[in-house]
Formats: sequence, structure tokens, C-alpha cells
Amino acid sequence: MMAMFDLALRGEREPVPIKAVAERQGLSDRYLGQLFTPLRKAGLVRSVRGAQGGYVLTRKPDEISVGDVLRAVEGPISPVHCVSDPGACARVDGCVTRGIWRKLRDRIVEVLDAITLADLCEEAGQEQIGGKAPGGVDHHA
Amino acid sequence: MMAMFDLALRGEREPVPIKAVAERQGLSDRYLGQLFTPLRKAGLVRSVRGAQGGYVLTRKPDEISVGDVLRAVEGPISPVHCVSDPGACARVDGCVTRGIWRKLRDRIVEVLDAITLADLCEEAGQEQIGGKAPGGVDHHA
DNA sequence: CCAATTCCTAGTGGACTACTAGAGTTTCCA
DNA sequence: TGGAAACTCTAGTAGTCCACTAGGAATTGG
Repeated sequence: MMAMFDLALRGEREPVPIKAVAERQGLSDRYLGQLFTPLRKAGLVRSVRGAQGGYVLTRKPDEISVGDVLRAVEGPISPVHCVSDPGACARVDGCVTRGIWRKLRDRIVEVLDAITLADLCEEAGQEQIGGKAPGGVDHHA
Repeated sequence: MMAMFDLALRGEREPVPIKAVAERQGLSDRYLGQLFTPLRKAGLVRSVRGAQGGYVLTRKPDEISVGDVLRAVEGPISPVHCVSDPGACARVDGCVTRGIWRKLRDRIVEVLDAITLADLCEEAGQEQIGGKAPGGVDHHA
């Protein structure tokens, strides 16, 4: 999420190398590289190989939701396995609690799909200006 | 949750022994006994020791929410550690994503606190009106 | 060619989780 | 009073998941 946020802040035009993202966000570049693979396969980012390469978002920040990112990296969003994968629990049939988790899952997805990368950028902009009155934050998105 | 649901269906008056709950719900009685300890400490159930003993709910099913049960057994409800325990992550300060998880946590708690054991009983009754739970459950909704 | 960069595959240490197990303690019933 | 039925406390375990590390191959620009 932090990497995608970083890309949303910068990579509108030129590809951003993993190393730069990693340094700014305080993460390991090796680990980040790994995380970008599923993001690329999900079509959220495009990769440019070779020198001066890096990653670029394929859509505008306000067209990528937190839910999109999470699904790409972690698979189906669900509070418990049996909701997304009925075979995960032997007690599935007639389980009273399953309905709870399904309802919960729906609400969770609702929340996560409603927040976009652009929202994050806006929030971060207001927070970082911090001490001053957050009047007009100019963010292109 | 399944055990608490079982108690809600039956244990309005007489204490229900762990073994009975375990058999009906297809769980290990040893394991269940372990889970009841935090539930008792949280004041959700009362234990009656000795022969003919067992567990009883301390409140009516419609006064115990799924959230209450979860908090008692698993601790604070939270999608990630850093929300309930700021010391859990070194990147806490100025982390962009933390706001997401906080918002999400609030919604999750909202959902879980809105569902009561009585709701579960009602749902289960509608799903399969077998010979189970006849007459004893007050459907007040 | 060389350096920068992505890409692929495998491994690892720590934490969590559902569950098992042993050895008590308390209480009820006969 | 004896004993069984029940809870209580403390450890341990096997499996899984997760964040992260690591080595090296492929690709591209200069």
C-alpha cells in the first residue's frame, strides 16, 4: 500500500524504480520487488525493464482503490477463509457463524473499495503541512 | 461463537455442561473449556462447578453481541496490530495507511456490535426448523 | 560491453492458531 | 464420606502464515 501510494504521488509520467520507493518508504527493495509482481499481473502497474526503468501506475490514482491493491497482493478479501473458500472448513454446512463473516466481508469490501490512492495523497498532503492551516493543497488527480 | 450460540439456544436457566456443547457443535471439550475461561473473566458467562454443573449466559442473548464475544476471546478487534497497539510497528508515525485501517476497524466493530446472539438464534431457526430448539427461544427482534 | 533495473525461485525465522494433554481443584449426589 | 462430574491451570505441538532475505537470470539504455 505504501509503495502504491508513493507511485501515486510521483509516477504519473516517468517510471519510478523500486529502490527509490523503498528508500522513501523505509522498506527493503528486494521485498518490494516481490510485491510488485502480483500488482503487475493484476494490471495495476506497468513495469519498464532495464536502466532508467521502474514502475508506473496504469490508471489514475482516483481510479485505483485500496481494495484493488489488497486483492492483487493478498487475494480475496475476507475475515475468515471459509467465506472465500468454502472447502476451507469442514463445518461449513449449517454453520451459524458463517453468515456473520459474510456480512462482515461485504462491509469490509465496501469500505476498502471506497478509498482510492488519490484519497490517500490528499490526506497525506493535509497531514504533512500539519502546523500550518491546510488551505489549498494542490495535488494533480 | 458456536459455543455461545449453543448456550443462547439452551442455557437460559440450567447450566449447560461443556461436553454437551462440544458434542453438538462438533468441537473438542478440552479446547472449549479453554475458550470459556476468558468468556467467564469478561463476565459473559457464569460457571457452575460440580456435578450437574456447566455454563450459563449472564445476560440475555439479545444483550450479548458478537463483538463482545470476540473481544473477550481474541482481544481488541482490529484488522492490523498497529491500530490497537501503536507500538507494534516502527513506521507508525506519519504512516499513510494507518488511517485506512482505523476507519476499517471502526466499521468492523460497528457491524460486529450490531449482531447479537439472539439474531443468530433467529437466523438459525429460520434456516432449519428441525426438532431443535422448540419453544424455548423468545424471538424478540 | 556495462550498469541499472526488473524478474524468478527458494528459503527462513518468528508469530499465531487450533488443538491436545497432564495434573489438579471444586462441588454435587448418593 | 466417597467418588464422579465438572471446571481450572499450565504446557506443549503441529501446521500455517507472513514479512523478509537471498541468489542469480533476463532485459534495456548509454
